[in-house]
Amino acid sequence: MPAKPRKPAIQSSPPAEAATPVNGRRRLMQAALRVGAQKRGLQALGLRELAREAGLNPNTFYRHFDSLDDLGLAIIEELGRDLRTTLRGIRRTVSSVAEVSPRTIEFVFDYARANPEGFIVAVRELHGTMPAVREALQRMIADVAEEMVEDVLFLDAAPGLELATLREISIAVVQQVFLLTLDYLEHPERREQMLRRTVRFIDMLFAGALTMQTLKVESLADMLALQTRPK
Amino acid sequence: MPAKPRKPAIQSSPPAEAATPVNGRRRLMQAALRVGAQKRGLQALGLRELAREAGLNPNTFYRHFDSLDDLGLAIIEELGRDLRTTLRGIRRTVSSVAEVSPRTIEFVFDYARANPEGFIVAVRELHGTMPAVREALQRMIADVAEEMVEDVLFLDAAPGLELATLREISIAVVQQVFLLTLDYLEHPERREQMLRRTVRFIDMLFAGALTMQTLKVESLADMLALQTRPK
DNA sequence: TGTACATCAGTGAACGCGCGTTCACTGATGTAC
DNA sequence: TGTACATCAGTGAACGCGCGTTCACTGATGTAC
Repeated sequence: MPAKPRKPAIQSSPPAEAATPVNGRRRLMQAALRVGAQKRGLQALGLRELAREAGLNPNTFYRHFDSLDDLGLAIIEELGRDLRTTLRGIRRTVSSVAEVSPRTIEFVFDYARANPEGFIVAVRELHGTMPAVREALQRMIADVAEEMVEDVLFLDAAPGLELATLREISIAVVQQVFLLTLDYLEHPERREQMLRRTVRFIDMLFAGALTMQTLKVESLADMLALQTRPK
Repeated sequence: MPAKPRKPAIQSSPPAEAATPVNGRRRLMQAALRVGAQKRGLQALGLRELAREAGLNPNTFYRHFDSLDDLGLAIIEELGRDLRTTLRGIRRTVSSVAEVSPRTIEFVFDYARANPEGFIVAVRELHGTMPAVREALQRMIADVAEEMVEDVLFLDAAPGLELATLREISIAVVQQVFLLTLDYLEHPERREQMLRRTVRFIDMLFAGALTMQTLKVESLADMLALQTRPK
């Protein structure tokens, strides 16, 4: 007898059992977020594990994604889109100079608290092994930083600071805050302290940039030299 | 006939074929570093893949490690030990205030260039999924930061700066530099620029901390208020 | 110096399992005429 | 308003493969007396 021609028997599927057809794509992405945040990280996910978690047949995956990399990228892109949309909605509610950096930080922290799984996964993937995902995240950070630049300019919160310097600082700040998010989520008892320290950290950066620019020095050593013998 | 009692036939092993018995443990760790840096990251390694890469029988793994987590931790601990040993050897070669932050940075960058695989893996794992590994890395960062604190104090590079503030800044700096290492390794053409920017970034932090302390202000807003109407 | 024994890093074969992927199929929804 | 057809998200069964792990074994090295 030759190889049997894999003709499956008649299938009597249950009559519309799962009342919610919601959209398998969504469910797969949510499952990936759940598993990715609590265990493995995006890159080490299993397709069958995901389907199990989402309550779907393993191969339904292929209806929506080409590969696990594809899914990973989709998740990060959605996260970036959501974050920027929310950010745009909140912006320009800052009204005073004193508020600008606390607000930027609080915004990111609050958003992280509202979407912890997304953030945990995103922070991990920033230094992860999927190049496309890393690029998407770096773009996201750059975008948020650019909005921070605009806010600072709008409020004249760092008067006279060179645009290039402002840009550099903003990227460093947004990235730092983004990474701190992980600790923030993991240690609720330290949240208040973290917020205070981070605000101070950012203020120091701006204060230093402004001071160095005002004194026309290029380094800390120059600045100190200037102070001990003020010419 | 009952289940056959798995008695393997006589094995005639080749006569001392692999001239180098070097130490399987080492070879496994090196293989893990290689694979972990170039592909998957520590946590997603396969035991068989590792053995293949190391040129060993799969189950030799169990002679040296209990689990893949165990191996991961061993790698990170070794890396930390090496880094600190090297650091201790180089320290106090800084002789002037102007050099202190460039030296700290250059040291880490150079070490990364000498041991790229270790660094790539370590940076990834700082936000990875293995708690014990993350803790080991955080300890390593804290230790390097503490040495930076001592250098700064020894050279009086930030005169009068409160110890607590100095500590905070040092940890932030070491962590930032540690993470930048990845970009540094990945983009050789940007190395010079990265070095300059990072030095400037650190100088700004110190300059800001000192300025705010001198002016006795707690925030950037207070500092700016002081300047526009200097009392 | 010899000899007996223990320890240790390594091996090859085999196990059962879960994985990614493909196939042929179903039933619901949209679309053309 | 009907009817025919195409598209699409989903299913169950099956494939072959690589994985982690265990077993019984080997040969070299160290150790006691």
